[in-house]
Amino acid sequence: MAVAPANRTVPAPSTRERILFVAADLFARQGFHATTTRQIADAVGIRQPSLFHHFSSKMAIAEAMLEWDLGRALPHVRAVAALPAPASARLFRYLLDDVRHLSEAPYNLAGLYTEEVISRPEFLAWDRQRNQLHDIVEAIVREGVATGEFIEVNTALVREAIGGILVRALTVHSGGRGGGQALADQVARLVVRGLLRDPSEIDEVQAVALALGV
Amino acid sequence: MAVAPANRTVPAPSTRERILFVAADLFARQGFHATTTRQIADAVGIRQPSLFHHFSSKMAIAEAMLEWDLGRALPHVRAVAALPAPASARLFRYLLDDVRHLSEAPYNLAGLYTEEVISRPEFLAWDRQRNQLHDIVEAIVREGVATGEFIEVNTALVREAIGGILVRALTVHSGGRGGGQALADQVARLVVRGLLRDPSEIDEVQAVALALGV
DNA sequence: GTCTATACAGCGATAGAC
DNA sequence: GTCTATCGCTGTATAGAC
Repeated sequence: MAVAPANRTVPAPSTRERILFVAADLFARQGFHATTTRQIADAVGIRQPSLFHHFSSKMAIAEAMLEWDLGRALPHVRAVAALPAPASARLFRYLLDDVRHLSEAPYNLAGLYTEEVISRPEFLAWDRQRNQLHDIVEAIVREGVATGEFIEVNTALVREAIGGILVRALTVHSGGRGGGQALADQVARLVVRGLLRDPSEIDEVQAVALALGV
Repeated sequence: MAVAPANRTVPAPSTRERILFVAADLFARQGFHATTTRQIADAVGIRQPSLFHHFSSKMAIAEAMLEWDLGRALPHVRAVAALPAPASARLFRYLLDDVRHLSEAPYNLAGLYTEEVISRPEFLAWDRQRNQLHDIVEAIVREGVATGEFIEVNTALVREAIGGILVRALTVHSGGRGGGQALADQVARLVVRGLLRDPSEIDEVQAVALALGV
């Protein structure tokens, strides 16, 4: 925004960004391990060794994506969780922002948040960050159960269910080709309404969530 | 039951069954592609080439699991979907039976129902079967929306959400070490209650679902 | 049915010219 | 910054003895 170029076309993405874009797509469709550096290079239009001028290893490509996502999502969810608002509104707002952030991202990150990737020792640091995020979400759910906003549920199950829904929704609806806001609304309403003791309050919860200043 | 052995200990599992058991566990924890035939053989206690006496390839191991699951689940969901009962009860019953079937299975199948595996060309036949199953589930949801039992929802999103919840729930809660029935109850109640226009009917829906003769 | 030995393809990554 | 050439390793799978 500050020093944007005068012409209205976006600048051509750098090779580094094109690598991230096509690699994310391949990771999401084939998985990290089944995707080869040759496939990535072919999709970019360069030779396989040229990749290593931009990234020191295949894992470094994945790490750049994880950093882009978690570096933003984790501080954000911490801020949302700490707001003085009902648990239902905070959960709604988290879901709304996270789905929108992911679905409008330049990269499709669905391929990295799977056991086969995140559970590997090399990714331990990222797994910990993701777990922290899920801990915070589960804590919001637990608070909602304690206050009576939510029904009595197995919060560990809800935590996993939310993770599963996000990954599946993103796998199908990837890569920021519009509709991210609508998807985010639908996911947040479906999940929070399912937890509410009185589901008729969902519209009010949504209004409160949208009014939260984060 | 019919011709059970007299002694009360179960017969020692064959090497073939032990391969399926440990391979499923590794697939679920590491993913299919990240799991090597050497790891499977080590866990079984045999040498890597000995695997190929029991299965002609690594993929054949995965196929045996998929056949075990889909060969049973697909006919079952067809039968449930065709019952003369409300959509809510049929969806409840499907979820109940599927989660219980999966969570009490000798193998943890969560590692195979991911894009990275099921979307590969070699698994096309299985992907089609899984899609048929999801088509049937989505049709039940659509019927529930049409009759007014369920709220207006994006049925494609619900279809993916259900798939995501099942995979995550199974990844964590694997391998039939008890609690399968409780998990199945919780998943079915959570999902169906979230869809019901009047969630206070959930207990009645559950009762009807349990009474269905399949 | 399991073993040792090994074939052979494909992988990530490096070296060094341009 | 991209290329050609190639290395070293790991992966699945086969051959054939026991």
